[in-house]
Amino acid sequence: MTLSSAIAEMIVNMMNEENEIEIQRNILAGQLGCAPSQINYVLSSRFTPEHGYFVESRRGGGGFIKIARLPSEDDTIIVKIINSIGCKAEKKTCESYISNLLLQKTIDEKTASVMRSALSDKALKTVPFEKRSEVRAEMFKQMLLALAT
Amino acid sequence: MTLSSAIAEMIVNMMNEENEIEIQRNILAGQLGCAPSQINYVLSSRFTPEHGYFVESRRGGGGFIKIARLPSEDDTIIVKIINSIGCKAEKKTCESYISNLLLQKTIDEKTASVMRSALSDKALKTVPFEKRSEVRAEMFKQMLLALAT
DNA sequence: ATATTATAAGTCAAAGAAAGTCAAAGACAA
DNA sequence: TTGTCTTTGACTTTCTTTGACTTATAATAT
Repeated sequence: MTLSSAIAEMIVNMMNEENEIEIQRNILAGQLGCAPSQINYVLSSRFTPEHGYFVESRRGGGGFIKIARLPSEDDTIIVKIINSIGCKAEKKTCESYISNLLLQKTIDEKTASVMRSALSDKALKTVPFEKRSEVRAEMFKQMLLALAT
Repeated sequence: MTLSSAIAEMIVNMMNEENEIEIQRNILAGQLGCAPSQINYVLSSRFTPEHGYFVESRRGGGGFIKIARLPSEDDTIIVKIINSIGCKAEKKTCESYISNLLLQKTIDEKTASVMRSALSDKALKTVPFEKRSEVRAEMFKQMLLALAT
């Protein structure tokens, strides 16, 4: 359990009922005894739009960081993801989308884990490293398409 | 008794009751006084899908290696299928396994269609034709593992 | 109004932590 | 001798953590 995942968990808990919270970076960092920039790291690695979150902030006196869960646009979300995937997709990107779909309950755990496995480096081990993200993109789109229909 | 088989035995013992454990590569290697990469060797030679194991890992701070044993030994139909897949698998072969699993209700329609999509020629269009059955074999095994876990 | 100061967040690069890869060397059986 | 299995270590990649420095905003003083 790393600091980062603890922070992420804490944030998710704070958003338990609300789907929008406001935090103060320095205060949170103080409570956790970590560097303030750690908060930025967590936000940029785990609360991206791909993960289904929207982050806003303001500096200076009375500054804050606002974290909002993006509303689930139910049916069309899969189509939107498909459209946003180009001809390449990194594993991390796919993973973000998948966790978002899980969050929105558009897919279930089992489907998520089948998709993750198909996209994993193990599955693609016979594909040259530089080619994998192309293969992932196509595979991911096809799997999503299957879910959309 | 080689180092490798001692390590393998140790891991199996650790999984005595649990059927999923998490280890730290460097720590285990330290306890055994061997090179960390030795652990990888053991895992890749004795804890393969064919042996009924599913291995996942993460690098970096807080990294780990997770080893999961598939339930009920090699009786499960899934392990049997994994074993019967070599290093290549034609689309037709995969398809017949999938429809079998569907028949037995080991998987549902949705899962089947996600798997079919991942294995389809569309998904693999960027992979040279001669290479596709290798990729399919690995992917199929990994997806099956995910289902069994 | 404007300038100054205090407050708070952002950026980025470097260091640290942990696992992965691969080729070369060793051991050993056929 | 040859081929397979094992062992190692150097190098790579990925993820995390920190701190020094920068930028933006609000509050206050002039």
